[in-house]
Amino acid sequence: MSDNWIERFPELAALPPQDRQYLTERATKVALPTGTTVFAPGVPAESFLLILSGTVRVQQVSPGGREIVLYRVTGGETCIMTTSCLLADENYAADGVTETDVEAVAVPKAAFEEAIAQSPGFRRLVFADYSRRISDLMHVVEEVAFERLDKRLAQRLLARAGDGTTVRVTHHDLATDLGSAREVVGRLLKELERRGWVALSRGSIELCAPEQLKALAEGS
Amino acid sequence: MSDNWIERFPELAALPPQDRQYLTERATKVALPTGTTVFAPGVPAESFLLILSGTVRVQQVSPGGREIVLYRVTGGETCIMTTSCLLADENYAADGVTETDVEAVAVPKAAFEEAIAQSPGFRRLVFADYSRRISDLMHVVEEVAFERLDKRLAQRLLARAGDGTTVRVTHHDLATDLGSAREVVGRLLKELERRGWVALSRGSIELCAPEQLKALAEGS
DNA sequence: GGTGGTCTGTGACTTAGTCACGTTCCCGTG
DNA sequence: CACGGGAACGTGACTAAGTCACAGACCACC
Repeated sequence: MSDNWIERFPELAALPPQDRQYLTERATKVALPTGTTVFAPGVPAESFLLILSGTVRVQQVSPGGREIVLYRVTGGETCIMTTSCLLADENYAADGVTETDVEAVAVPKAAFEEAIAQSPGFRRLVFADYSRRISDLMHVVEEVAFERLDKRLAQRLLARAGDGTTVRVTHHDLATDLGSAREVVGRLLKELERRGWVALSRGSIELCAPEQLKALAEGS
Repeated sequence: MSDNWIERFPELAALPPQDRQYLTERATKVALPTGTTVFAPGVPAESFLLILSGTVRVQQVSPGGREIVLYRVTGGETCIMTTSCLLADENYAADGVTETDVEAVAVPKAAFEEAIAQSPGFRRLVFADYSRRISDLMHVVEEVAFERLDKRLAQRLLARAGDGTTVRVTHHDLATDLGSAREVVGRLLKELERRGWVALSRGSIELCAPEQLKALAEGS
């Protein structure tokens, strides 16, 4: 397989040539269309996954049908859930779904363990991703337990807007981002619309007063 | 240092003699009295920590002063927070406090990195603990986001009681266990008392009807 | 021009968190 | 022994968030 993908991962690009070759010879590139389930509870992973482009949403689903996004994996990162399954035979109650078309590199279990054993750079990559996910999860706990929903909603709207000014998203999707319920998000959005800070239409939200939203998002 | 502590860690006990010796020569045993702060935000760790006995509570404190327990580290486990600081220079917004007197083994950073590089068993230990903490954190998210507080309270009461029937704990401590507020916990407890399932007194709670509590804790 | 599915709106209600107190109990010190 | 301060707990009034059971509204596709 071509080895240019390895440049996306600084820790791997810095490996000695024989380690790089070891990986590229055993890895296979995979293309996952939007909406693909990458992993799910009860389905043991059989490959280590490096994401090249696109994003994978990792979320938890409650018995009652409510959902919450735990974090997103994007280009240059690895998928801890599958990693843990490989390293510790741990089975998580979360599932991963591609939010966009995703290009990834799959490393078979045996090659993964060999790389872990042989390559300090590869280990650093894996440990760094573990740490990042723990950070992400702690942040989710903090938000869910302590922050007001209107503040978190403003944060999400701004994050999803990027540098643009309109967000294409449903109330339901925002609710799962926040771990809340659709009706609640709908009501909060309508309050924001009443204040003239957003304009609502089916499937998309226009940010009319980003500065006000920013103030709300950052306020104590 | 004496190396009998290593028996508490199956992955380490299984190491070849030279690896065991490498560790025991460089590790130092430390005794931490109840209430010691093991790590805190902004204080970089300089040693890898293996807990021999006792428990360390890892918790998050909100700006508004509310707290939530993320997980507890007990005998035979390692402290991921300090590990991450060593491996990834990550700084977390959590702090660790000993809940009991704690005996631990501290491995200096250099010896830790050497052990990671050399010993597959040591790596397994570290990875397994990472996975366990991710599991713990995901469980906290699930609970906080989706479960009713009375159910979670019943779970905590039963867990703290162990096989006994009285729990020595304040409403405030229960609230930080659950990431809730003291008044709320107090009200729920009084409702349980009204039903005759618990008896309340200052600083301790008597479980009068554990079966009922169990039903509440396990109910949908 | 129906028709089924997705998306959104609404009201009534319950649960949880906040705020500002007041009360009770314990324990050491004068 | 009184008493004073701190810790633990109680309370009421209020706000925020979640739940349930609907009812429209919009879209795409036959």
